[in-house]
Amino acid sequence: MEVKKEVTIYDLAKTLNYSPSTISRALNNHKSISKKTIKLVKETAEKVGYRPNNLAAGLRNNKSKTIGILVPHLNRPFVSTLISGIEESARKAGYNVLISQSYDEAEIEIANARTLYDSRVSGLIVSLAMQTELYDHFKQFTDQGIPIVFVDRVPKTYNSYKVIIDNYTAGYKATKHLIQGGCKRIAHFAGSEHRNVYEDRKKGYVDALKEHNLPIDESLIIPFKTLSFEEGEKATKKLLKMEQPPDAIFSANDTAAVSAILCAKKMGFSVPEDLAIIGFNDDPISKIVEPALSTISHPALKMGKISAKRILEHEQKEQDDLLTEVSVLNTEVIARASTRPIN
Amino acid sequence: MEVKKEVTIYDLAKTLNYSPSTISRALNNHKSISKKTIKLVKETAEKVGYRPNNLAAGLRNNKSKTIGILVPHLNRPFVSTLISGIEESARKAGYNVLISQSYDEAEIEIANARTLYDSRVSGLIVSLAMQTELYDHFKQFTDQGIPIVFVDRVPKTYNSYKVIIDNYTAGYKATKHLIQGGCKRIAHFAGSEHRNVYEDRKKGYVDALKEHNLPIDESLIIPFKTLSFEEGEKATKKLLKMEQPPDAIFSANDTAAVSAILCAKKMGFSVPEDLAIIGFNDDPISKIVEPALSTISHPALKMGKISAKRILEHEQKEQDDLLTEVSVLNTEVIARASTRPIN
DNA sequence: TTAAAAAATGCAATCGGTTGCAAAACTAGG
DNA sequence: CCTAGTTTTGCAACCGATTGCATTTTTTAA
Repeated sequence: MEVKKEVTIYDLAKTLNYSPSTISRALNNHKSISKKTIKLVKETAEKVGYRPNNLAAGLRNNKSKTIGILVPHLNRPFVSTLISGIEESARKAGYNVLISQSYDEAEIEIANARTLYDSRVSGLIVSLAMQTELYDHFKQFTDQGIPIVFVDRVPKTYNSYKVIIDNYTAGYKATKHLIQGGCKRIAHFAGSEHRNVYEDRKKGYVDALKEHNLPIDESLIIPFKTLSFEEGEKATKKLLKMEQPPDAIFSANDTAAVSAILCAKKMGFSVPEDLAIIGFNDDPISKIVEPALSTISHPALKMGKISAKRILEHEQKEQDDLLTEVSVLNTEVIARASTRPIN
Repeated sequence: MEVKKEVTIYDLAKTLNYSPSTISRALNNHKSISKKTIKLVKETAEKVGYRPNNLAAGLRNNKSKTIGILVPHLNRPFVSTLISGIEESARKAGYNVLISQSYDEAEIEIANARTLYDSRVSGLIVSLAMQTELYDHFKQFTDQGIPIVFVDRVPKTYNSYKVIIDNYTAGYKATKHLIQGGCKRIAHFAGSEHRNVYEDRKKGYVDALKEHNLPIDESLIIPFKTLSFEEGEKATKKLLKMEQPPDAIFSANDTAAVSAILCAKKMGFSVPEDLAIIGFNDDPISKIVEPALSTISHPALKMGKISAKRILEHEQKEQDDLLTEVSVLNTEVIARASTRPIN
């Protein structure tokens, strides 16, 4: 298969009788090139099918106009929407997007961070794996002045950009919503305490109970590993078989919450009368399940766009200010049929 | 912010008193380098924190160990799972994955194809935008011997790899499943005829009806633009208000099918007794809706893995055989509660 | 008309690996 | 100890774009 020779700026230079430097500058709208020349060069480039070689430019500049993404799983509603937001903003700015998933394993996260680094990404957007506790694998980026944006699942200590929601308040609001519906024995499906998101949601839950003088019953706080459907079913079964079952559940995600709805119904409990349930994320399934799941909004698209913006802006900035910069987005309770109306 | 100087093979060469060529070869396990040297070089590289520069290597080789992906929307269950499969296979082979979404617009698809080309991807995996009819923007890849894998939504004519399901048979099976449940007046939610997937599903539907001596009623075949929830509701309403409403719907996707279930229930029809419904894709919502949606399996993860494999294998091959090579995966009816049991 | 200022363009080095070919180092056999 | 053969390593060009600095061309003003 004969491969067509690619057109380079050298070819353009030859045909137009200019030097490669002029061609390069013309293509980049350099101010020292006359508009006439720029026009000529661009038209010719178009005509002969010239395509820039990002690898060459990237090598020279030591950065690739590429944003690297590192997330636990690509095929989850929140994550894929987040990425969609990143992609949209990045592309508008002429940036490409490299993705990788850690499958919630710290080891894979580390390996992927290396690979992304090897591609000399201009910036990195990370949502941490469930159990990641060491952050050494991000140091190589920081050392090179490559900006990192942690999004949603962020480290407590690492010095960088962060884009999050106020999980504490969200957990508080969710719990309060249940209390206002008259619930008194509220269980919680809790995620890994390693991750801020779950830790904070739980804190909000606890504080809401306290504030309304409800007892904290440790047996109602169920630690989850992955907040999966199966785990949710198991937990619900266990809870509803208690002597004194809860009258509500605040689940740290929608998947487990939906499984709770289905499981409760199967066991003859009615939702929300016997058991009110509120989830977290506003996944598509939350609108479909019956009764529709009350939940907490999670502005995935917006978080993606902001994350990308942080990276893109960073390029302009003086490098001296790589301090922690946290963006906290608002969330709210989306009241549907799985919780009782507020008194 | 002082940026640490990066370690290159030249630095390694100096410290080890070897030439850069030897270092390069050692790092790539070239056979003409002694095992002793390889070991030494690799250990030293590790110790001093050497990281390869993919841009440099890519420039020299004119390919970047990167797979480009071009899909309509990232945040759809089928697509994000497809990408997850691609990512997994690619990463195992040391490849990176660049993503872009066309938002189902031919124009954006064209622009993104250019950008991906500029990054000198080693291969391209594409699921076409809804209305794409010209394929010129893929020619630049073919001209350079860069393999393209069309997946799911593929062009009819373009010469390249394709990974699809047998949409015709799937449509046929879905319809037959309804017929076997005793349905006689079966409507169809049809997607854009520009895309093979929808065209073929419809053909399967038509042929199944014919084969069972059921009339083809054009008023029961509803053309959809995007197969969205809203479109589904509207279509369902219209159908159920007919003098002689259908007793079943075969929807070309799950989203519209689920909306049909909800809408029918709201209108007082019972599913599947009055109206049986079958969807397509096996999205997460199909298991959650009540009654659970019967549907057609769609092996997204597998399709992703196969697509990636095609690209990776292509590298080995002699370049002469860039012929069409189609992989057709099996799908099956997943019978749930929204269709009647087979007689 | 001419010198000075401004605008436009070119030279050549550089980014960090890769690779064909030549050369050096080593091994084995006589 | 010498030579042919084998193994290991080095030289130097190359991939394509970018950019500081020098140089040429054009414009402006005296």
